[in-house]
Amino acid sequence: MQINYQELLNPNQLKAVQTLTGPLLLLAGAGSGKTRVITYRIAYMLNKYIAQKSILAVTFTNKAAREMSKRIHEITAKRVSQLTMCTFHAFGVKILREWSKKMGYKTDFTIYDQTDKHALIRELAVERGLYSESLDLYSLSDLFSGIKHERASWDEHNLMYEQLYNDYQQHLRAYQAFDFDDLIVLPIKLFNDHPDILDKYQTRFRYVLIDEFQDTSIKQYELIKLIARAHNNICVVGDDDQSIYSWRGAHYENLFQFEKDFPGFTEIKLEQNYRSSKTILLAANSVIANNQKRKQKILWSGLKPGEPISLYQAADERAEAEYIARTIRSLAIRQGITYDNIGILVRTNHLTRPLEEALLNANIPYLVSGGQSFFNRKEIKDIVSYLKVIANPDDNINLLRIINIPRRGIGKQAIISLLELAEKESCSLYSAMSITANNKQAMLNKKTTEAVKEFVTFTEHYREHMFTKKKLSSHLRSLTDHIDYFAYLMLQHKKEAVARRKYLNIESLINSIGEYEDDPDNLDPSLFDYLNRITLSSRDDLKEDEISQKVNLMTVHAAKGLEFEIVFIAACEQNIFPHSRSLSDNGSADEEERRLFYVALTRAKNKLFITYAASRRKMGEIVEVLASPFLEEIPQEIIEFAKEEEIVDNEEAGRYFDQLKKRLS
DNA sequence: CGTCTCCAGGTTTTT
DNA sequence: CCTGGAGACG
Repeated sequence: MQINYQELLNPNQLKAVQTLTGPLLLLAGAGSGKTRVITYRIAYMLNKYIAQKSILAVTFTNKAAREMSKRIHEITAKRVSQLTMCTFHAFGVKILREWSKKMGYKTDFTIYDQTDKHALIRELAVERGLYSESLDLYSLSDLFSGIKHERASWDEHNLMYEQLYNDYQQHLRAYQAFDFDDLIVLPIKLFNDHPDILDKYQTRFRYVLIDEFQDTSIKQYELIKLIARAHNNICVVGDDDQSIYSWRGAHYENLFQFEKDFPGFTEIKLEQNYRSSKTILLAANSVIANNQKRKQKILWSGLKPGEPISLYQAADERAEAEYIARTIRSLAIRQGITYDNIGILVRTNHLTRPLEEALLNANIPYLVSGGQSFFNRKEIKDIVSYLKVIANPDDNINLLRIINIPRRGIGKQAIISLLELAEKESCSLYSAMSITANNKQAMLNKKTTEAVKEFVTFTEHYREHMFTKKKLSSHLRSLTDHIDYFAYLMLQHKKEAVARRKYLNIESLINSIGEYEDDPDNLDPSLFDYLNRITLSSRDDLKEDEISQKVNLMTVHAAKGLEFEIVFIAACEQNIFPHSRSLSDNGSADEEERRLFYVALTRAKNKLFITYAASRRKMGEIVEVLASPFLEEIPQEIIEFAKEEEIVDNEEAGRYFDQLKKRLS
């Protein structure tokens, strides 16, 4: 397909697209057409007959990767299945799946997410007698990450946890499990220990690109640098003003490090914003100007001034949500805005709740995206744990999770005895169960032994079937029936409706595995691959390409890289934006929160609504709240206090829908 | 020894 | 609100 690049891109964008060799630093402000440049750059490569196989593009989220592949496909009309476009973690998994044996692991490893990690640390802490009320699993987990990433070290404050860390590492290994940090750090170790393997990757990936470079960690950058240093064809794309993941090890100073690592690099700045109205951009620029540590750049918009920013204070979170729902309804009816052009952004996940309720009541279809909430739901975690145990019986943590869920008569004492046996035989818990099941000798009482036996038989049955790679979804369905998970849910929840809702979640999990194995693009679907994939993915990766007119509801973090005609930023309040928990950490947190607010503002194309409440329910209690201090950083003259819009009555709504029907018929 | 019930306390953001 | 843990009960 012929592409007229000159026509589609401005001079700087064009230069970025056509600079294929050598190191390239692309500073792309919000809305400056970054995604456009990346996709056209890769399209341009393909037109130049650069093999897909030799291109590696690392993105920050699965969603971004998917969207970019899709767009490249649209532009070039080529299949892009040979292109490596994925997140750092997914790339790490690809490497480890191929080479983990070299490091003494099986190919079929398990990935531990945050919950698994916490469970393991807790387990070990209990064993060491370190477990108490005051033990903060979150900070401990952070510490362990920091140690692995070499951004923390042992000192007098944390030395007492060094043994625990060693335990943690040792147990991960025994369970054939990797945590998220391992997925980055172990490939680096692999490359350092085996230059011949590194060489393969260097030879293969002759063109590498890192998107959202400001949010990469030192180690992530190191991993890609190892591959790129053979040819120096490395392009990094970023914007220091949008660095919002430092709590996860993101190190925007990588931008400065890049300049040192690759002297003679080309730098291109994209400063023209094509997304937002002048007003919105003015607000964003005014806010971000309060940050001290940033690269100078001037983002400008050639678009029209647009409407002022609308500010609304509601009595409480319910009133706020209802105001938003009402406003959306009237925007749709009076201005013909379709729902998918509207985004509602919040600082934290739980703030979506009242909004969901209001949208539901107003009959406005919506889509909550981002957040790990789906895979973190207890019922999903339980079923996924079954799958993980079937895939890898060495995985004690997931086995412990489901060993007696639903209740099957293997209680606390039985588990202790089994763990003791495992210790004695130095084998996994599952092996200990096998031994117990097969031995006549009575270690546990008859009833319990019987239960263990049944569990082992059950697991073996599914192990056999789910390894054939066929009909994973129907096996999963029969598994949930077999354990009668629904009955368990009914038992756990007084209200049948709750149990039903939870069971529906399981249904969508089963559907997702079905879609996964039926997708022809998944060349080699397997249980492991599926499990690795979902551990690394968030909820919205489940429902792919849901092309529908729905309002988008999400956290600001999840909104990064997206844009909407109309954006609502809800709950713009003190202690929420900036978040009280982030401020206690360290001094520069305030700047990161401001960047986050900046990201929120710059998602909007035409109109921005900012809302906050006077009081809000917090853990059951009603608390008075104040507006976010960031609001004062927006110039007064572009703010208008929202007057309550005339409510769209049923008559008007009826007229609107009648017209719509006429147009359609 | 296992299960059920009740109660306190807790979640910033995500791979 | 929802989860997990402690304590009572069978």
